[in-house]
Amino acid sequence: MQITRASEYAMLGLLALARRPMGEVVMLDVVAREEDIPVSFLGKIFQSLARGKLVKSSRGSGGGFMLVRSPETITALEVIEAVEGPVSLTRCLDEDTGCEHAGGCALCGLFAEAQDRVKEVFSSATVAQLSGRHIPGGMVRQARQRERIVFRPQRAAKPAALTEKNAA
Amino acid sequence: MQITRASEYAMLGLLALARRPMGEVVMLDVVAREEDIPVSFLGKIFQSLARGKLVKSSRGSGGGFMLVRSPETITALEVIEAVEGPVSLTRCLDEDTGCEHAGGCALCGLFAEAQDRVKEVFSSATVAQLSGRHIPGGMVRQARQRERIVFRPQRAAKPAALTEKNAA
DNA sequence: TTGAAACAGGACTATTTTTGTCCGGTTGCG
DNA sequence: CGCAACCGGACAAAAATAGTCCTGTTTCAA
Ligand code: SF4
Ligand code: SF4
Repeated sequence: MQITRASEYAMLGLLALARRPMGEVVMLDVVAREEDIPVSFLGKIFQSLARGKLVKSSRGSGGGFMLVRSPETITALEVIEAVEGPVSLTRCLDEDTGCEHAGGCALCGLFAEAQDRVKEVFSSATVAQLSGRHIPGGMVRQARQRERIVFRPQRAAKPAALTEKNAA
Repeated sequence: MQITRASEYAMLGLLALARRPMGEVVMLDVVAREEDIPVSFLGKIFQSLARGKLVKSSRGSGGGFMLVRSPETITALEVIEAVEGPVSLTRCLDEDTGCEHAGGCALCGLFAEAQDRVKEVFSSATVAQLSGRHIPGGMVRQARQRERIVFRPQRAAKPAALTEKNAA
């Protein structure tokens, strides 16, 4: 599992689409400026999203990108996998590249468990949910001192100990 | 959060120490051969572990490394953090490098949640636990066809859907 | 029909991170 | 003393990330 900027930009880009009327076509350029992302990089990323059927592109003047599915049905995990391909937290289970220890290694099981957990988190968050909580990049620069937006997948019941260092 | 090979090697190295009588001193060389890790790289890694007080080094002939604490008390998270420094799944909250969106970005909360989950997993696994399930590298090559060792932090009650692709 | 507007896609480059290697120094033992 | 081991920093190779750029191709509309 990588979670590189490409994934991040992809999510931000989709949020930009999601906060307009469904079906509206937006140019790359506009999204890029709105979320402060290098436009040519975003171009690449949206190509992946288009291949992943999350977004539809149209060319020519008046062209751009629009959401294909409603934002409620698009999970963060789908977005990430569309951009990064099949994810893996470690090299343990990558089909072919698989380590020769594989069957006998305890770590491999531990890593798989961790990966499953993050997949859980990402697959339980939708673009629509996130869109509701998001303030687009351009505006944020004037609104720094609000507290951090927290995300709780389903009705928050958690150790909290781990999160508190963030609040500090 | 990185989970690079350095972390992996660190864990494997500690497992090598953990499966001997407590307090035994083992040379780098031996550990490296046993788990099939480049010896000079492992040297670097064990330096970090020593700085993190997980392991004690002694020099001179007859020197080597020994566990300082009992393997039951060492969590995977501690090992990873000793090797990689303070971990972060994304660039969102890295003290100084923090993004200017920060306070207004929904993704940041989502990422933090995911990171907390993997910390949970890694902090609930001890070296001792893993040691019990592990077959050192050298032996594995002859024992490939046993099924994968699974790790369940506490008494397994999980979706399982995500894990099944691994079994396939 | 022509031209400009927009994305498609591949090749390319720059930067950063990971994954090591090397070697002189230091410490401890006999 | 002299060897055996780790220490620690500088260095180097390789891989991954983060982009850029340029040549299409499609579409719209004058
Ligand atoms: S954790 Fe174990 S199985 Fe996974 S790549 Fe490392 S040695 Fe192989
Ligand atoms: S996810 Fe949001 S807060 Fe985090 S680095 Fe990206 S833009 Fe900044």
